[in-house]
Amino acid sequence: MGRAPCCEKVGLKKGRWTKEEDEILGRYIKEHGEGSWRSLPKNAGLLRCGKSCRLRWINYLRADLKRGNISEEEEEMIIKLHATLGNRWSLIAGHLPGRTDNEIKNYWNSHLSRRAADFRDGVVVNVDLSKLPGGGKRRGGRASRGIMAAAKAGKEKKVKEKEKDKGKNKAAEAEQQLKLEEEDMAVSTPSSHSQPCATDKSGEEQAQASASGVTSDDGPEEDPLALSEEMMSALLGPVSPKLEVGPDGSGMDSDSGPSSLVVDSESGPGGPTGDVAQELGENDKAIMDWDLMALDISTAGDMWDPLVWDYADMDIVVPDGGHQQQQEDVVSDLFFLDNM
DNA sequence: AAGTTCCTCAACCGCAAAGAC
DNA sequence: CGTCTTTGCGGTTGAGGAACT
Repeated sequence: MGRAPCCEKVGLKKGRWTKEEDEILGRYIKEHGEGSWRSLPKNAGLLRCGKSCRLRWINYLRADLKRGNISEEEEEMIIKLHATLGNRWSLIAGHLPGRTDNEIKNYWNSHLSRRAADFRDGVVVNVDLSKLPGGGKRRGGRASRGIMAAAKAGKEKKVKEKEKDKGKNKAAEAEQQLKLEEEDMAVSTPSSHSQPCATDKSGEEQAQASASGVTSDDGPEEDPLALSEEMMSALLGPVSPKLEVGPDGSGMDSDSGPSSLVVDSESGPGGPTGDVAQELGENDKAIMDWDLMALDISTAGDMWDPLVWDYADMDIVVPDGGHQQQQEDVVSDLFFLDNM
């Protein structure tokens, strides 16, 4: 039978939008709101595909769009987010107010991808995104509307219950789900950190699957958006503690050269942003936000390659009044993981 | 000044998830 | 529960302009 085209293409205009078309579209959406893209062009009197209208609105006409060049801060943010999320432009765009996924994607392809080689180097915090909340989704597809709404209203738990009701979760999966609810991020440790997990699998597909959090196992899928928000909140929190750690894990000797923490998918959830933060407790999470400045973007040539944190460049902020114990706990946890 | 190459970015395309029926 | 429709996503294309020869 085949799939019906998104719109009747005969007689529809393609190519650049004219000012008049922009005005018509803008006026219509102002009156009727977004949505119903399929019927919109007909109702608005536009000879355009609904998809085209949607794209034009999202990428160009929306009022909250930021115009002008990408700032250095934004660029830095894109690099870091890309290192974490891969080519999930919509997620990246979600953390750059006023920027669209298309804009960021274009900017990356034209400006940053070529510089990606410059990011090479360094060792090695290898985070398996399949264990990160929100990492468990393949490319494409849209986020659940229900989840989007729930995320807005802070109703993630309800959504998960709904998923349970659908019978999606087997007992073990439900257990894992529960665990995930308790953890902001899940990072696991490999038996050896000389083998980055993301490259353990061979082939582009697998690398991509790994980077996007899709594993070969049919594990439960997490909500990509809401959980990624959690994840990125953890990564991009307001406070930026820095870890200062020696290579042998024995202390805080920043002069001892770079060290590494390698984490992969082979073992279960847990890790610096999950377990450690949890260990520290809610209040202490404030000082456990990862310093993305210390996230070494030298994640090798492939965007799907594992993340690298050079935590020799990080140091833990110990607030006045002393959180020495917390500092030590963090480092201790990091190296526990590192040496598992 | 003309021709060619390179770069940028708006727009298109196909796929897949989610929801509706 | 299966099928169809709608929507969102990421990859890709190509027009237009800038830079270079």
